Amino acid sequence: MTALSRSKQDYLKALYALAPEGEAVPTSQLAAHLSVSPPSVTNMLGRLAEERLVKHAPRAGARLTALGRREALAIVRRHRILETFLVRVLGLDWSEAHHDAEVLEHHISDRVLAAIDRLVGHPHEDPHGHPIPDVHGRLRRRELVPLARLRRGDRAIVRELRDAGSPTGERAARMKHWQDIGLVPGAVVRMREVRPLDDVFELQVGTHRLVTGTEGLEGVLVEVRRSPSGRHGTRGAQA
Amino acid sequence: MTALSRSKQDYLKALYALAPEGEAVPTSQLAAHLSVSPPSVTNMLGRLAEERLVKHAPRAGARLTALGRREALAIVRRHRILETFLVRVLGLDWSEAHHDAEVLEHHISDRVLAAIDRLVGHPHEDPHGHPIPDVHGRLRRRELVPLARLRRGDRAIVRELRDAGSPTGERAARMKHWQDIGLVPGAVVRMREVRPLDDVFELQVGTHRLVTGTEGLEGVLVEVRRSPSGRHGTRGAQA
DNA sequence: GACGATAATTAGTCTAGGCTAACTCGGTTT
DNA sequence: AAACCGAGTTAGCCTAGACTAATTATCGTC
Repeated sequence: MTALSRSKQDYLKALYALAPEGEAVPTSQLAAHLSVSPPSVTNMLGRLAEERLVKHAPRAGARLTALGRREALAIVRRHRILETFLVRVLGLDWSEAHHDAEVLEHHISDRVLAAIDRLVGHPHEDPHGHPIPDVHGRLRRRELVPLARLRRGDRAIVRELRDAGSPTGERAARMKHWQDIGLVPGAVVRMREVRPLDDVFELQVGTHRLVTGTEGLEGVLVEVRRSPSGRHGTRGAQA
Repeated sequence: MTALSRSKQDYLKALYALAPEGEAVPTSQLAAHLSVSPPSVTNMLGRLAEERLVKHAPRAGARLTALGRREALAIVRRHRILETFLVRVLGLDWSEAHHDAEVLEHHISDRVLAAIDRLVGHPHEDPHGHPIPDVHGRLRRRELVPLARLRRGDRAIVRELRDAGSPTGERAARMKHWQDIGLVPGAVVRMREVRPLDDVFELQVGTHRLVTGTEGLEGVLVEVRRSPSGRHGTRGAQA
């Protein structure tokens, strides 16, 4: 039961990021996500399959086994606790913290992780609202909807700003922007206007008035507080 | 200027530990210290020599260059700051902290190190009193003498408990013992009796009375406070 | 049902960093 | 001076994990 190499951990994490529900992930997608060639992926999937961490159906992609999923969740847990620590205790800004956590998540021992977790108060969410799996790899279920799905008049609380796996420049800039205008977990927002035909949303975040398109809200998840007067219809998963 | 691999860092650190003044270290000694075969050492020394980190005179051992020494001191700095953090902030016990620092010293970024250093208050010494090099690799000089060199009646302040490079079970147990009886950096000790022929020392540490042989004091360095009444002769480096 | 495009796999290399076995050099003994 | 011994080096091999080039499956189209 030797610890997994850094590389193997990265593959498992990627697999989880690309298919949290355990769907099959194509080789090429994994290769792109990890910035590695497709043959390298095939090769590594073979080894991970031997260790029963993934199921690899040739030419039909790979999926995590229950064991692999546990490992992946353990890595996610380490990452998110570290990120929380780096931001809240050490005061790094988020994208710095993200990069450092990316490295440290592979090298931190259980006891140091436990101590850090205690230090930051056993958080259930990282600084961007991503849920932190518990020691058994359990994630608490949440009922979140994309901010862009709110309707006129709806109020909601921001719960999570997805970093979409690997935040590159583009993404980091947008997250920084959100932070600047106060669109952070816990913030209360109100949808003032929705013009579907123009793909325009006008919303209120604290004192800020924000006008965006769907794209500009990508990855912002909220918990809906039906408008007090509210009788706009039932909530459902309409496309 | 790619960062050095973990392995290379370990070789440089070992070289520094075995020859802090830059003396030549035999291949076999390095091999033993790193738990690696002699041919592996020869091989790695070749590569480090190409990078101008060491000077390797075939069959005459290796020594750090100025550049290599700088790298080694940077690693020592990381290690000691981390150890201080792990003990003082996270509350790990020393031997745990040591093991974790051994890993993390290779993976912590400058900015995280700086933040941790700030958090623990820019210490000049780690929890065992080892001096922490500054960012430029400078170590402050200290005038410490081995505790076993005190003479009857001398008082001194404990400044450093050497961990002798790689603290194995034996060593860790002794350090734990010292901690239990209050023989820690900052403690005041008084030599009550010295019986050279029996190799026996009796000393006072706080309320504890300690009786040991030379061996049992190996690696305890103190700063002498000549006994107030003191006129026992001049201090010198007598063998 | 054959044909191409595209994705995936196989085959073969490379580098880092280990290892063992065999050889060589330099100092000590006789 | 010759022989010897042990530390150090050379030679050759191994594994992890990447790569490129070449090959093969599969799927959608005609």
